[in-house]
Amino acid sequence: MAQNWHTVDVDSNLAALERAAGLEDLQAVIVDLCEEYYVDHMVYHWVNSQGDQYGCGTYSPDWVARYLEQDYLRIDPVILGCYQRFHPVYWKRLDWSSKQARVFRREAIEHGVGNQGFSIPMRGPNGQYALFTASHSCSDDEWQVFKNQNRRPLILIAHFFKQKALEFEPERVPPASRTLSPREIDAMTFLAMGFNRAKAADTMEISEHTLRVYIESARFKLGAVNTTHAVARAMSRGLIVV
Amino acid sequence: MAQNWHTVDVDSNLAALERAAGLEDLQAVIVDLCEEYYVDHMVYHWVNSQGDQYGCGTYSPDWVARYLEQDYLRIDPVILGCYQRFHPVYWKRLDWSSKQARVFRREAIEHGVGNQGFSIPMRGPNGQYALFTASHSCSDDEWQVFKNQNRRPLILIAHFFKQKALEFEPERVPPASRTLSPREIDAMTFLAMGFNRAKAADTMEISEHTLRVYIESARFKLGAVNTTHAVARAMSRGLIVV
DNA sequence: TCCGCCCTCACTATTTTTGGGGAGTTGTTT
DNA sequence: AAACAACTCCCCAAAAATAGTGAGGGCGGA
Repeated sequence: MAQNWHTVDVDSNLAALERAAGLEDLQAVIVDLCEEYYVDHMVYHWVNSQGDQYGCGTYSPDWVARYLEQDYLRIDPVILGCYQRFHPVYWKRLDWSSKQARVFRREAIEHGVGNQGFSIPMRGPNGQYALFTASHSCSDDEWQVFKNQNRRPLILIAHFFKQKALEFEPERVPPASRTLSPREIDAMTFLAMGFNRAKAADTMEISEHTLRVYIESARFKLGAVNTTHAVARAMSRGLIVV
Repeated sequence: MAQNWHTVDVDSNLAALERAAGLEDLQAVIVDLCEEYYVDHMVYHWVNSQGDQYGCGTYSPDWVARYLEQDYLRIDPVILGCYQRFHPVYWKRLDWSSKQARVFRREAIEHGVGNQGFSIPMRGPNGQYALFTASHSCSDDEWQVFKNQNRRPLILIAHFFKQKALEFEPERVPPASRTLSPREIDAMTFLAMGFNRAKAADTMEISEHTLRVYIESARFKLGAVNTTHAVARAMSRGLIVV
């Protein structure tokens, strides 16, 4: 029997999101969204490159526990597939061919995750990575209809969700950044581009000695112990764009 | 006199975007959007980790030429400010205090860019970075009204624009974007933290020789010419977080 | 089964970077 | 006027990174 997908007022969804004042509220919003959009599950899943993760959604606690315990982050085709993508992804299109992936999929379905899914990848400045996912149990055709009907609102919801969720996520160290001088920025930039000092000095049309002064003063300002460290700090503070 | 902001049907905007079949179409769409939303300019600006950039929008050719020629990418407070942010940004909130920034701002305004702006940062899997900007010349209060009225649709448009624009952007050599192995990631991370090879090897409890193998293979995978370059690339691709 | 990737360890010689010094000019800010 | 920051140049010795090789075991996919 064909699924009767709802058409929903996105603005009211977004308003609900904006009202959220804590993680519990987000959880409530996501439960409501599931009902409104008539899907089995929605999940917001945030991962940083250290492998720390945080989630919020309607998957069963069993599945979440199993996922964490088994470190499925490393094999989940949704995570891996979205990691290199810009676009929202229908699970059908992902690579489920590996043995690991097939095992994972079977287990996920057993835990009620659903055989169909739609995940929107989002990214932050320092490699942070979040997914907003809707999943459901239905036929390909039905899911196709869902897709056509709800893709746009879901993308919008996903991005508002990300922004809201950020307010509640563990705060990053605020960059207590003293600025670098223009020449120091140039120097750091060229080094980050892989130039050695000779080439960077040549490019900047100064002597290598002078370049070294910039590198050292930048290193000092950034509290870095060597060039690589200085470049890394300059990058993570957004002082240079490479 | 108070600005009379339009209220626009986002779906028709998105439909126009989806119909776009080339860069010229995107340009046409962006011109239409300006008219519909009653703002002076809209711009889509894309930057990759090499510093290559690509833009599409309504700024005057003079300003674009000047921007490129002067390499304003490196000092534009909008670029720098958005680079570390998750959220859309009102230009007023950025740091315009440096002399460079003030000069830049004055020049931008002279070129008709406008004194108010709203930029939505977006990111791709490998450190790609795009901005969708609306700018205008008006009072703070008027811009505040614009913001409240059009923030949501603009965010949605921005993300659809990004996706559409990707189809037409000069396809960058996906630099063998293979991922690093866990040990390689560890190695890159410790180096980015300022450890020298001896200390990093010690921390990883392997010999320095082995560590060197990781560094070299990471460097190779990342297409980097030296350690600093490799760390910079690993960071800008979000492979490591420091 | 074989191939490729990951992990581990080793040697030698050369090039590059770093850590100490010091010195002079131009600006802006106080 | 004096202080400060930025920009430019120089020397030397020690430490670190790189380039070119090499080897063997394990694990998973084609």
